[in-house]
Amino acid sequence: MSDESQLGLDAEHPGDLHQHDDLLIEVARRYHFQEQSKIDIARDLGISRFKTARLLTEARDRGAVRITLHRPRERWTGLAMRLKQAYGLQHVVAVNMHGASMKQLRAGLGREGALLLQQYLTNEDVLGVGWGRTVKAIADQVSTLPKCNVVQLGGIAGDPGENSIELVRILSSHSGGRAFPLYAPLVVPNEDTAKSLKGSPEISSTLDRFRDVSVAVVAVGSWEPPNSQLRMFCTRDDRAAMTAAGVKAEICGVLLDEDGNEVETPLSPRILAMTSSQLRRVPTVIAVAGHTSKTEAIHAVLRGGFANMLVTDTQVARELLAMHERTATE
Amino acid sequence: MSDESQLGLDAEHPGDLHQHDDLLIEVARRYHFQEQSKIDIARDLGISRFKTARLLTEARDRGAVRITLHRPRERWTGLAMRLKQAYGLQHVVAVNMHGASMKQLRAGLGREGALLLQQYLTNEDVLGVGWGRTVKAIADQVSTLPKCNVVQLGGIAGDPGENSIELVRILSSHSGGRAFPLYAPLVVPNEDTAKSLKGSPEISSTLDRFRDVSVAVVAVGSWEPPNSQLRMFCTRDDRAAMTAAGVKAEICGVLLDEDGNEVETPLSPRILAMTSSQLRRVPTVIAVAGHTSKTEAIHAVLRGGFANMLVTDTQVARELLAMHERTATE
DNA sequence: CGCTAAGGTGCTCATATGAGCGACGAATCG
DNA sequence: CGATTCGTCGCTCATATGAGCACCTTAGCG
Repeated sequence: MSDESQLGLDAEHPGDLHQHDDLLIEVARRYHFQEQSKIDIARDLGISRFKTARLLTEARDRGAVRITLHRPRERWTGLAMRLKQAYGLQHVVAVNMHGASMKQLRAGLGREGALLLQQYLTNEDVLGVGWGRTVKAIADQVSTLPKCNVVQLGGIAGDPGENSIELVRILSSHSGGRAFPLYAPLVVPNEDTAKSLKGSPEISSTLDRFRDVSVAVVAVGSWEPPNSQLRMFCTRDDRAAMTAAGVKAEICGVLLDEDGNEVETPLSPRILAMTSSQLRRVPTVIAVAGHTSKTEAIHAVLRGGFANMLVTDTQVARELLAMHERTATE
Repeated sequence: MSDESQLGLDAEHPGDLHQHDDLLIEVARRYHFQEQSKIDIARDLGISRFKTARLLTEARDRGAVRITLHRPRERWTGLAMRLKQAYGLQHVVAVNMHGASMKQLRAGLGREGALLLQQYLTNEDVLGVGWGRTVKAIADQVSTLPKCNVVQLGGIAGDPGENSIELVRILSSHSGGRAFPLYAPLVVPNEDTAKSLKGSPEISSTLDRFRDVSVAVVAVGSWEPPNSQLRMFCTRDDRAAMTAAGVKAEICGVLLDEDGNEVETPLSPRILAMTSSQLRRVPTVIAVAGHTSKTEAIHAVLRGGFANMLVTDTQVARELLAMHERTATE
C-alpha cells in the first residue's frame, strides 16, 4: 500500500520533525500545565487557534500527553496549605507515605518532585540540579521537560550511576536542552585546589551559569543523624568541629545551624558548589526531602529561607507544623 | 487556627467522602478518557454541568488527575495502524523498546497495558485477569480503575507475589470493586480433581462470573521456546505429545497450533481456567506480550481471533507484519 | 428564636471551542 | 505541462464552557 512503510519512520526534512514535535510539546505544556487557553497559546506562539487545537489532539493521539487517575487517599490539601502559610512558601507537596520503606518513600518523593518540576518549568528557565538519591529519584521519574538548559550545582558526589553528572545528563536528555556538568569532585582536598579548579575553563564555564539558574532542585541533608553527602568527605576532626559549631542541616553544600543561619566551617572553602548567596538569588528553589530523621534539617532550611517550594511526606509535614508552632510562640 | 487540623482528615458523614470521591473519579474518567463533554457527563450522571466542572477542577487540585508529557520518539503510529488493519484488530499499541532488557521490556508493556486498561475500562465492565509476569507488570503500573469487579480467569500459577490471586487483589483494590479469586491451582493432577473442584461452591462462584467478563487482560505464552506457565505442570511425556501435536501458543490456558486452531491435549481437562469458547465470547480481549521469541505465538493467537487488542513492542510488530504478508500471499 | 457566616448550588451572559467546509499549495502521475 | 490527489490551513456558525452572581441550606451563636 503505502511506500513509507519500511522503517515506520517518515523521513521528512531533517529538522522539520523535531521542530514540529517541539512545538507540540510546548503547546501541550502551556495548555495542560499552565492552563492557558488555546486562544492565548495561539497568540503567544504566533499560530492560529485551530492549529493549537490540532496540535493538542495530535499530542493526545500520539501519546505525548498522558493522563492518569489516582484515587485521592486523604484530603490532606489542608496540611500542605497550612505548611505553606506557616513558612511562607510558594508551594508545598505532602505525599502520604505512611508505612513505606525508605526506598518507597524516595520513589514517592521522586514522583511528586518530577510532577512539580514538569509543571513549573518553562521554556525560558534554566534548571539547576543538586545531588543525592532523592534528586536521583526525581530524574528517574521525569518523562519530558520543556526545552531548557540544565546546570549541575555542585561537584561529583555519590556512587557512580547516581552521581551529579549522571543526573544532569538524564535531565538534559529529557529536556532536549544543553547540559552543563561539573567535572570535579564536590569536595577537594584543600582550598588551593578548589581555587585552581574554579579558574579552569571547563569548570568556570559551568560556574558562570549559576547566575542564570532560575529553578533549582536540591535535596536536604541532615547532619545528625548523618544524612549528608558532605559528611563522607570529612575527617573525624572536621566532623567534631562541625557538630560543635551546631551544624544541623545541609542544602546544596551550604551548612546551616538549627535556625537556618549559615555556619562557616573548615570544609566550606573546599566545596565546589553553588554558594549560599547564589542560592538565595535563585528565584525558585525546590527542596525535596522526606523521612522524619530530616525534619529538623528541613526546618532549618525553611527558616533560613533557602527554599520556596517543598516536597516531603505527610509525617514530616505534621512535625514541621508542630515545630513551627513551637518556635513561633517562643 | 482551624480546629480540624489534628489528623488532616476531615470527618464528614461516614460514607459521604467516598461517595464524593467515587463521583469525582467517574467524572474525571469520562471527561479525560472517554472524551465526553461536561454537559453529556452532567446529563448521564444526573448532576448539573456546573457541578461537573467543579468536580473536574477539584480533581486536578487534589492530584486525582495527573498529566504527563512525553516526547514522542517515532511516528510509529503507522506501524500500529497497519498491524491493526492486517489482523483486523480493534486497537494496537507498539511500544518502542529497542535494546531494552527483558525486565525493561516488561515494564514498558506494563505501562502501556495499564494505560490502555484505564482508558477502555468503564464502570459497567467486568475485568477478567490472566496471569504471568507481563500481566503482573500491568497490575503494578495501574493507578486507578473505574469501579468494576475483577475476576480471576485461571487457577494459581507462578511464584507467590506474582500469582493470579495477588493480581486480582491488586487490581480490585485499584478499582474499588469486588474481587473474585480462584483458590485452586491452574493445573490439577487429574480430570476428576478438576471436576470436583469445579463443583465446589467457592470455585464455581468465580467460574460463574466468566460469562459476565467484558474485558480480559491476558498474556500470550509460546510453547517453543518454553515461555508458558503451563509448561511447568507437564511431565516429559506430556511435553513431547504437545510439541508433536504442533502446539505453538498458549493464551489463557488454551493451547493453539501455528494457525490459531485449538489443540486438544491430555492437559486440557486438567486445567482450571476460562475455556476457549468462553474466551471467544468476551467482547474485549487484550493480549499483552512482547519479545521476538513470542512472535510466532502471538501470530497464532491473532490468527485464531482470540484477542482484539494487542500490546507489544515495535520489533514484534514488524515481524508480525512480515509474517502476515507471508501467510496472506500463500 | 432570629441573625450571621460559610459552603454549596444553579443561573446569565460573554467567551472559548469544535465540526465541518472551501481555499490553497505541494507532490504525483499521466 | 496540466490534472489530480492529498494534506494543511483558516473561516463560519452552532455549541460548550467559565466568571461572576444570587440563592439556598446548614450550622453556629447570642
